[in-house]
Parts: sequence; structure tokens; C-alpha cells
Amino acid sequence: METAERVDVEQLKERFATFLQEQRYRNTAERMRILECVVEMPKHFSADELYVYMRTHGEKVSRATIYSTLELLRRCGLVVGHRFEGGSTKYELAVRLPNHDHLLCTDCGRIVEFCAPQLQELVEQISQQYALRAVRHSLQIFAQCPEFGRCPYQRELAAQ
Amino acid sequence: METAERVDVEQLKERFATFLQEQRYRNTAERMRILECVVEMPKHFSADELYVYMRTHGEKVSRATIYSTLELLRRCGLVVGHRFEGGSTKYELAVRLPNHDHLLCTDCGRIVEFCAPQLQELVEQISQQYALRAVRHSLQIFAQCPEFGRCPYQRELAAQ
DNA sequence: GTTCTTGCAAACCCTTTGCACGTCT
DNA sequence: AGACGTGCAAAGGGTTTGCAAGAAC
Repeated sequence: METAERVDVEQLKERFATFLQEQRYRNTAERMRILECVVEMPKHFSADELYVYMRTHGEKVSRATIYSTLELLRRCGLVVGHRFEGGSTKYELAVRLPNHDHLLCTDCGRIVEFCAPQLQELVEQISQQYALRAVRHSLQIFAQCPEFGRCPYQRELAAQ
Repeated sequence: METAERVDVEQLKERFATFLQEQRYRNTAERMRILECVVEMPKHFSADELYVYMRTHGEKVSRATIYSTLELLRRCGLVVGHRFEGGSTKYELAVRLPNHDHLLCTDCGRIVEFCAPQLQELVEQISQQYALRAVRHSLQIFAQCPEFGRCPYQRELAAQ
């Protein structure tokens, strides 16, 4: 849980409260508890994983509320959603590592996050070529270990 | 249908036939007819759009066969699948424009394809930093018109 | 003749929705 | 009081699967 300590939950809750107020949404206990639990989740989690986590930690909350609150958190900018291949949308706390993209190891499923400022430049350059203004982007790199089946992180993953 | 004429269907069918043979899949009439229809589809299409197209063009085929054949075509490299935001997976013929990415206008929904060789370099560079070998990537840029609501392609889109 | 593929429908997963009840303002 | 949010279950869209009949090898 080392990542959790680095995040100032109270500050996030304030930002969320301000957003809700400005957008004329109601500040409910459920919404704040969901934000608290989002902070406690591992880096990438699905709506259902969050639901299971909350139900197994004594929180009484429905899937519908989780989905709707995650959408509010996304619009508030506190959470980012990614549609990786295969399953469901994965969410992550935006404050953990802003403006990053993902490298997905097809050997072990590991997700590596990276920041590439040059990519931002490239994205803006390409958008300008089409007379458009880049709002955001999503780059996913699918990669393998140089020697097939010898992913250096496979052991690490198995140990978890 | 100008794009269709530029594609050598027979050559694609040969490539698919070779793939099926090598992988010990059977060469069936359905699989070849699906490939023919994929060539006739607009650039980006969903499995269901292909299904509807085939059913309205006298082809008797099931959704299950469409999905399984699209997966074979993908593994054969003839077709690429994209998970844009919102709906279903969109497929496209790989030969039309290889190694490209997508710019999505959030005003009009238009999908612009672009090739950026610098991106390929960047992707490889990033992968190497993590001792991985890039297999493929997917970059989606979400963009808007400089003046809100004045997308130069909106008229074009409405005219269709 | 055996194994694979097909078509159909049902199942499946993830997400959204309708509704009655509860809560915030 | 009124509008909005919640929980539940049911519906929804997209995709996959189980099975009997049919086709490829």
C-alpha cells in the first residue's frame, strides 16, 4: 500500500466536492466513500474489482453507483479510464502519474507506465496537420521479451 | 467503392488460404465469402455491420462465423481490429493503409488516418528502455476543431 | 470416417436503465 | 417539499459458447 500514503485523500475529496458543487451534483456519503476506496485500490482496477473490494470491506454500495461515480470522477479529472484489450475498462487515479501511456507485455500481462514528452509534441504536430486541436491521446505499446518466454517480470508476477 | 478496386481480392484469398492450410484450419466457402465482403465494406466496420451487409446481400452466414473468421483474418494479418471509445470493435483491411494510427474528431466523429514514422521510432525506443521488443502499438488522438463546433468536416458528414 | 465448421440460440460479460425508496438541499 | 441519488434487478449491447447438423479432409 505504499502508493496510498503518497496521495492526499483529503485534498482529492475537496477537489471532488468542489466539482460536485459547481456542477450542481449532490455531495453524498457514497460518492466520497467511493473516492476513498479508489485511492486504496491497486494502480489499475475495474469497476467490478472496486465493487468487490468495497463489498468485502463492509461498504454497502451498488454497481450502479460505482459506475456513475467513476464517470463523475473521470469528468472531474481525478480518474482516468483505459480500454485495454480483452476485458473491462480499467481505471486509475490521475494524480499518481499524470500524462503517461502504457506498455503492455504480451508475455506476462504486466503493464508498464511511461512518460514520453516527445510523444506529446508529436501528437500536437499531427493534429495541427489536420487543422485540429489535440485534446488527449492514448498510446498502447504491445511488447514481448527479447527471448520468447523469458520475460524478466514473469517471476515477479508469479511471486505475487 | 473506389477503394475496393485497388485491392486484389484474389491475392488476399490466396494469402488467407495459405494461412488456413499452414495452421490446419479448413478452407471453407463461408470463410472466403467473408473475406470477399470485408473488401467490399467501408474502411472501418464492426462485426455486426458486416453481418447486416452480408445478410442484405444474399449471403447466408451467422454472427458466430463472422466473429470467428474475423479473428482468423486478424491472426493472418489481413485485418486489424481497433477498440475505439464507446461501441464495438472496428475492423479494417490491413492492406488499405498499413502501419497507421487514428485521429478522432470529438466534434463530428470523423476518423482521420495518419502515418507517423517518427512514432514507430519512438515506440521502439521506449520499448528498449524497458528491455522489451515492441510488437505493435495503437495510438488514438482525440481532437477538436480550433473553434468549437466549427469542424470543417461536419458539413461533409451531414451531407452523407 | 473422423474431425472441424456452421448456424442457431442461449449464455456470457460489462454496463446502463427503470423504478421504488431514501437522502440532500 | 422537491429534486436528485441510491440499490436492486432487469435489460441492453457486443461477443462467445454449446450443441446438433453438415462439410472438409
